[in-house]
Amino acid sequence: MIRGSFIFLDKVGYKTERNIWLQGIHSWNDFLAKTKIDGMSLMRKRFYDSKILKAKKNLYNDNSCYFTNILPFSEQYRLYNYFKDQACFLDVETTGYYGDITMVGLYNGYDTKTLVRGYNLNKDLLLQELKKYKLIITYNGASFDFPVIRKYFNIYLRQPHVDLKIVCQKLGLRGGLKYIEKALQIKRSDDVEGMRGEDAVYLWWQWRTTRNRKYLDLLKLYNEEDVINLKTIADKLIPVLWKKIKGCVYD
DNA sequence: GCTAACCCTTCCATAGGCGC
DNA sequence: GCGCCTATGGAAGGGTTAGC
Repeated sequence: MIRGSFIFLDKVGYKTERNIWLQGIHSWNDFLAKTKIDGMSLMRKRFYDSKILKAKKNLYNDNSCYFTNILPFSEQYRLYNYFKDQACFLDVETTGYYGDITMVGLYNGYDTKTLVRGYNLNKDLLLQELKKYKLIITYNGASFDFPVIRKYFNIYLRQPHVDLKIVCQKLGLRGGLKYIEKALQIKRSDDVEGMRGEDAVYLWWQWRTTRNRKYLDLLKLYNEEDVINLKTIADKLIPVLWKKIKGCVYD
């Protein structure tokens, strides 16, 4: 996926990338093996060769951060296949819109980890956890989770970030996370079925005022299912989107 | 080598969507 | 309700190609 991408090159947009694919060039190695590419001067080709070699080197060194700034934000999903085993699915719960963070859920594809305010949620631990990963995946995280983390903890993440809302929108799936889950027939457990973000706020206040553990456990379950479902969505939709983008070559 | 035409990217402004 | 993103459309500018 990433090794068949050229959109990170200067002055290369969707049309130029498509033009490259149309010439039978589907990987960085294909590009480097060609001496001439239609629509591209030799000087430019040589310039792009050096950029591709640099990208190859960084990819093989697992330096995902190299791609954070050179790949357009909406195209960072192209890193998913390569870094999926080193990716973290993240979801933040708060006391309301841009309120205080109450919970941060993390999922690495095997285990979930929940950081809870008043227990184990602090800047150092969150940073320590996030540093383990090469790629962060959220739903609408670009507009919510990341700004909230920045505001609350002053943490600026360097890893590339895949916002699944953008992946969904590119596939014509518009709506919130719960709508997407329904569309993909992803089931939730009975205890949290039908719950929405506002309910998470309610559960937190119930827990704070009553100290009844069942409210906190339910909120944790809701958050865990959020992050686990992010992986299911990513696994289902990202290959479909890539196929769709590449498919345009054969239109 | 120069020039014009074409193509494509970038930039800007605006509107709308989504998280809790 | 806030913050950030995408989508869209138009204008401007740069790169490439083709013709002379």
